[in-house]
Amino acid sequence: MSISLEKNRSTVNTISVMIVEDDKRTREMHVATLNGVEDVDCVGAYESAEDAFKGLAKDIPTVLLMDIGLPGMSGIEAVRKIKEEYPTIEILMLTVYDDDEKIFNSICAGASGYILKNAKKDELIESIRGILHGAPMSPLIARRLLNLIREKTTPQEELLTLSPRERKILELLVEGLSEKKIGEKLFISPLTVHTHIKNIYAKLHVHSRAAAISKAVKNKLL
Amino acid sequence: MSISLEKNRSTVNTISVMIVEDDKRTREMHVATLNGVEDVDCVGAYESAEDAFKGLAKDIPTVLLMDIGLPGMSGIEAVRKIKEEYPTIEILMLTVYDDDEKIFNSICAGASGYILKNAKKDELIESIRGILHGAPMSPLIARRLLNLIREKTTPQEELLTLSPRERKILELLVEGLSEKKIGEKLFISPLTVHTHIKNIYAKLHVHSRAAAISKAVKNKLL
DNA sequence: AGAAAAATACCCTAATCAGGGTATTGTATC
DNA sequence: GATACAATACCCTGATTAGGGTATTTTTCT
Repeated sequence: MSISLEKNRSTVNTISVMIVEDDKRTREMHVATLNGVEDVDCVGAYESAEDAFKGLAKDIPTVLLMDIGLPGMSGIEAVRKIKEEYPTIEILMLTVYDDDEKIFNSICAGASGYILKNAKKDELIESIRGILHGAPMSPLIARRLLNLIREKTTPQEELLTLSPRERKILELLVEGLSEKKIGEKLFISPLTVHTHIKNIYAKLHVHSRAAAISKAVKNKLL
Repeated sequence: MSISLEKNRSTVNTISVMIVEDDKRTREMHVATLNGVEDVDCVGAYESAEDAFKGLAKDIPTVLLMDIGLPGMSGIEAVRKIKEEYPTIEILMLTVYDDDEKIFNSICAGASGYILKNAKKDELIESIRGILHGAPMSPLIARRLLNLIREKTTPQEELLTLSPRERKILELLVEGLSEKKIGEKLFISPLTVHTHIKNIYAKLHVHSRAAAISKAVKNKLL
């Protein structure tokens, strides 16, 4: 009976975890932490994304702990590839730096959660359990993510100094129209369009259509 | 002694809350809930954003509960204006619908958190306390937000058909570099760059740099 | 080893753009 | 009624781009 119970624990209710982390000490510490928990099973510990791919061919874990700053293929790149091939794996990013930009990019790449490397044992285990129950990040990180989204979607000053006509023309530039087409669309001379565009460049401090468009799209998104 | 303790509670540690919600029943229910908690003080309950602005001229609450679907000025619009004038107020959005797009837009407008209208009493109180301690949303909503970000930033099919070199060149186009500059940067002939760009246009089904850039930026942001 | 994909390089021409001007008209705002 | 700004229109020139080719080398995958 006790055997069947034991078997149950390790096959049915066990969370299998794989870790990818280049720093040996950190890696081994986490492996020890994981194996110290009854219903968690560490099925692999690798020092690079490349090695992890080999490991994934054998074992597909429930949760993958991924260092964000790996040598060779970066953790973010790795997430993208792993999620493509094994979309069901929940990926939890590990990092020493709490770099907002990296949090954001990891999430875009497909990471489900995020935890600081210096997290305590309990926090690590709780994050792993949390990710499986829809709680993908610590409250603090959630707050930072909100701020980041807000920044990324707030138009900048520069765009606000444009006159209504200039904004309209910039909008059409973004759609990919030529000066001639814009003139036709707005019933004005292409030469006038040209003048407006020159003024737009001056206000946005750019010297090419390309730069103007990417600035416009990046700064108001949506 | 007990008096000074009481005073402490209601002036130093009290969380002042204002609510803006057009549905009378819901509004009064929440007011009752709030006033049922010792260290929470409801300083105003309004049925429209316009009324709330008048209220804000008198009392500035710590936390503002804002219905997302108000008649007149929408909750999202209201958040934008309120945050502009009173940036320290923490705003918690209330809604019956769990509309991903609205969550996202509220956050962009400046909301710090989000709670469903049918939340239980305890959940409401916990969300209010949570927002003040950096926990801006329920785990479930955090998860949905992640998915939403991912969707919004996932490149489309077309961008994925580009070769690595083509992607790199597109990236430099987005930065506003000319063909010549790109050639210099990548140590290849500008003629080669030209060839790559032609291939990029073909794959993206566009016929101008402008269209390519706006497609690139819109489809992967960043 | 051989096929396929990617990256490289070049030629050509018409079209478009960038940036430097100047100038007129209407509409606010003070 | 003066000043400021937005919108309109034009001239000019050199630089850049778009789109049509062809062709070789390198990488990658089988």
